[in-house]
Amino acid sequence: METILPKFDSVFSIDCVIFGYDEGELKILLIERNEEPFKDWWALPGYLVKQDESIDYAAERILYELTGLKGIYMDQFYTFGDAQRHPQGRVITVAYYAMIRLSGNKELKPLPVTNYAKKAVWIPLNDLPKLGFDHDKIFSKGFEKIRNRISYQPIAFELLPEKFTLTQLQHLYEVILNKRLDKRNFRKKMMNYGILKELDEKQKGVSYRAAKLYKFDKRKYARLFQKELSFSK
Amino acid sequence: METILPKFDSVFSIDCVIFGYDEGELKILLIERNEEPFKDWWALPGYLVKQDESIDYAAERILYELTGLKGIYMDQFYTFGDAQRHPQGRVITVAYYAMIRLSGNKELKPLPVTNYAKKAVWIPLNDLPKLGFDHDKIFSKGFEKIRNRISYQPIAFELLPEKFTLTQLQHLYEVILNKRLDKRNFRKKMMNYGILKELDEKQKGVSYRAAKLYKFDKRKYARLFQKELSFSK
DNA sequence: AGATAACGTGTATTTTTTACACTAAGTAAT
DNA sequence: ATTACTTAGTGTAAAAAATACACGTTATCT
Repeated sequence: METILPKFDSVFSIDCVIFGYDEGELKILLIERNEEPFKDWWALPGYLVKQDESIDYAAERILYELTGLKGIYMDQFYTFGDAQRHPQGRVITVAYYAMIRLSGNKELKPLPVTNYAKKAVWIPLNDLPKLGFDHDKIFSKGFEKIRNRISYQPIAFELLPEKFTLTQLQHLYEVILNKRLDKRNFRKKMMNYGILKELDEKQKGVSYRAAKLYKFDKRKYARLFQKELSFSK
Repeated sequence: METILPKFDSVFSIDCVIFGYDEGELKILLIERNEEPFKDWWALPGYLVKQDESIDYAAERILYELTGLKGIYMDQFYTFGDAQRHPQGRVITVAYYAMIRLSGNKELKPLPVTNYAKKAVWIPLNDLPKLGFDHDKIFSKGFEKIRNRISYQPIAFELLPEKFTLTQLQHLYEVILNKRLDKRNFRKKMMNYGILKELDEKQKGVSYRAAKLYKFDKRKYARLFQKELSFSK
């Protein structure tokens, strides 16, 4: 070996944009920082990558350490590398996102495992506070990506309980796409994909006519996974 | 400031997947390396990011230094961060891509400005050699992204001469999408977008009936830029 | 004059998307 | 029991987009 890598004071970090869907409401997982810079600020869960771990692995570890959430499958979506984005030095951050279902899942009570974060909390998108670093920008880009993705991959199903009504499914799409969809057209389209199994069961505990419950058909779902699902209205 | 960033021996790099379209043929810009590791191997143009430059800026600089190409607008598409991807240490690389037009453009004769590369060459996709590092993987991902993108953004126009025939335009789509398209349907669709200006001029120097030339209408083009263009067959 | 090679064009069919409104079923209150 | 309320569930017609498909035309070359 002739040349050797130069030693720069550069570090990589990971930031995670984790969307949670909670009975009709879209939330995001934030931490309250316990370290400078931006101590006491809200921020995306994120931390530095270690020397010897892949970034995919680091993403999982970091999310776990800051929020206690384990085994969340995340996708990388963009890398932020402005020279000045971190006040203490050069930090390039690779951003990941995921969407998960919150309702009825007690394991998703977030709790930091390190003391880099004081706490981790699900915050409704409407109440989004100002975030430290360039995390506002990272969040926006992540949201844009997820909105895009829901149109061609049926990620929506991961966000609903195992049994759900068509109206619940539609609301989820509406929240993410941020527009109203036509009920009849939505149902027609969904039923056409053939990935829904109608159950012999109805919604419980509602104070109006109960709707039929559906599951999705995992086999057919997988087959469709690469195909586009699109909604224009 | 309480905490200070740890000093890791970590470096960032940029790798560029530059597609060139040359009269019906798709090529990629490679360098022959003049440095260890992978000295004398073919590789994507790529190098280390400096301490104080944004990654977007670094991408431009690095492409210039290794190939002499200037002012190429590139998009970031993925970051590769396996711990072992560089034999000499931890290097995370951010990959960028661009597509450019080669024909009749003498400025695009690539020539390295540094001596990290022995030479830079446009290589037809069909003759792609084995590349150093994980560049085969980076190339594949870049190609996948560009194929995807041509379906919803009219990047194609940047790859043709100012005046072009509809058949040339169609061939370009066919090369990138790697499938045949129907001539009449293709034309109908393209004309429908209303971004083509028919010229009062014909192709020259062909040994068969000359086709009409078109320009594209930049105003309308820009307006359409966000909208989807899709081709199924 | 004839061969050749790509140009240029239209229609019918199918599929997909969109717009749109009322009755049915169950719950809650009286 | 009646009534009021709320969401469930359903179909059709029209428009737009996608697809399949074939042949006469025009220029060049020999």
